[in-house]
Amino acid sequence: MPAQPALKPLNTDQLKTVCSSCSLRELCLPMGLSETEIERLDQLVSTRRRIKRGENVYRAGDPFASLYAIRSGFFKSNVILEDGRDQVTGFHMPGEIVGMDGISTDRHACNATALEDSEVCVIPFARLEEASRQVRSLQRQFHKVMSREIVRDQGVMMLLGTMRAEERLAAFLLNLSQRFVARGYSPAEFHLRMTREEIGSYLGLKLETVSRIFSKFQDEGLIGVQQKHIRILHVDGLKAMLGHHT
Amino acid sequence: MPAQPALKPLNTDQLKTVCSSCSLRELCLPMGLSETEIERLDQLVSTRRRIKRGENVYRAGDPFASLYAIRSGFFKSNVILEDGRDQVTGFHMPGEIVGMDGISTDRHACNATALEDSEVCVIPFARLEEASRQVRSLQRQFHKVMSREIVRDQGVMMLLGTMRAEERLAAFLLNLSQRFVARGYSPAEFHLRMTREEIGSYLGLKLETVSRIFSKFQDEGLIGVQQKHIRILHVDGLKAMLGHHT
DNA sequence: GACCGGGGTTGATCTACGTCAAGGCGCAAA
DNA sequence: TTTGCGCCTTGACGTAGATCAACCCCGGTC
Repeated sequence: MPAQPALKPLNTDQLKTVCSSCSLRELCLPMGLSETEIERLDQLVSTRRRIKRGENVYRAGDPFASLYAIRSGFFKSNVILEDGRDQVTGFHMPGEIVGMDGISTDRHACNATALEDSEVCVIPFARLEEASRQVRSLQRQFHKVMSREIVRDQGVMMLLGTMRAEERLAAFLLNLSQRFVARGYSPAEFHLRMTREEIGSYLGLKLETVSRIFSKFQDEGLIGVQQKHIRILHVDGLKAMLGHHT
Repeated sequence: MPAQPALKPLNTDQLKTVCSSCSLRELCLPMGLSETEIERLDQLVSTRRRIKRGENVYRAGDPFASLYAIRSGFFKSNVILEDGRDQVTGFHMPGEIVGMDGISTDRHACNATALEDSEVCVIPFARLEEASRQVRSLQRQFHKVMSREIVRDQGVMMLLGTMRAEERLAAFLLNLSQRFVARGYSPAEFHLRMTREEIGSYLGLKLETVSRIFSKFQDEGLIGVQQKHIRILHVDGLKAMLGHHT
């Protein structure tokens, strides 16, 4: 085997996963489950997939079979509109579950695209349903995860329906900050994985507007921006923007 | 009992309900279940509540205990913002299930307000979970109902994020029309239960804009409007508006 | 039958954000 | 090092929809 590389390429690897030893278990599906209950989860969440930047976990129209727990990396949910525009409907980070849009019609309704090289745990849905018929607390937890998605979406609807551009951006940054904190990262300093255009698409704004408002926030000393690197300098200032509809 | 009225007032009545004989069962939770499975549902969906116009099934902050299937009438989901404005996040008609926002935190995240005198079937959530641990197809159906809510919300997000005022209104009317059809009503002629302001709040527009666009559609022969009575005269014309982002 | 008030319409004007356009920065390939 | 290409920034200008304001319509009440 002289000409063989030491490791074969990993793009399609099926790696062994266990929830019970996962550092994200307090955020993810295992949240609130006992040790033995988590072991039941281990039985069904048996593989993970690596997704390269730009690739999709699933695409709109794909048959639905599994949910995916993000183990590492960063994703956007998006739909390609008839006119070719890419409409972003969400951003997702480790510990979050994607794919629930597929349950209702047995086909996915959107794409889940990696914004950086990432890894997801595959949760075969039929087996999750089976397990949650047996383990009450798992059933409960899964229902909470779905409900949280509903509440989150309604929050975005309100953002889009009522807020002005600056408020949207402020809310967006604060939301990201919170989610980073929950994952043990700095609340004040982080790296945006998405472009201005993707942020704009998600927030119902144009990329120029996003850029301008970042600059404005910077001029006002609220944040520091250089390219995709963000520092939040004055959280309360950002919070104060919300709800001030002029 | 001479001075007694023949019937006591019904506002707080607990009436017996059965899914198995309900005309909405093909739209509602029983969808796709067998006769015997629906009988299992009958055991838990035992009461219904009358809700007068303007009253709430639940309010934001209320402890969560049940879901509610709309049996008759019309509802909006809404949140009262700090500044007192009433932000509408959805409209609901018979056969739809409301209250799923409460699962994630055990408290409701919004109000469900009746837009006309209505009736809902109370579905105690603990018992629904119990039954769906026993009846596989009920579990599946319930998951589909939740997923449909997620997909629906994402559709609204896209509407708010990408469409212009006329497109939003056109999409709104077509959506109502479809939902009326599914319930056996005319797709072309219906009564709006909500005010222009509520429509605007839902669509991220001001009531004047809604009013103006209704008038415009009328001038163009797309619809007939008189107050809350709507006739759709030219469905294809409305459909053609979607996706034309000039 | 007169009154009243909530909802709806319509016009005139204002403005937040979109659009168009010209550069600039940073990274990767040549 | 140069070239090219995303991605971002910034300015000048245009416009969809908000705002402000007057008025109307209709259903309920006294």
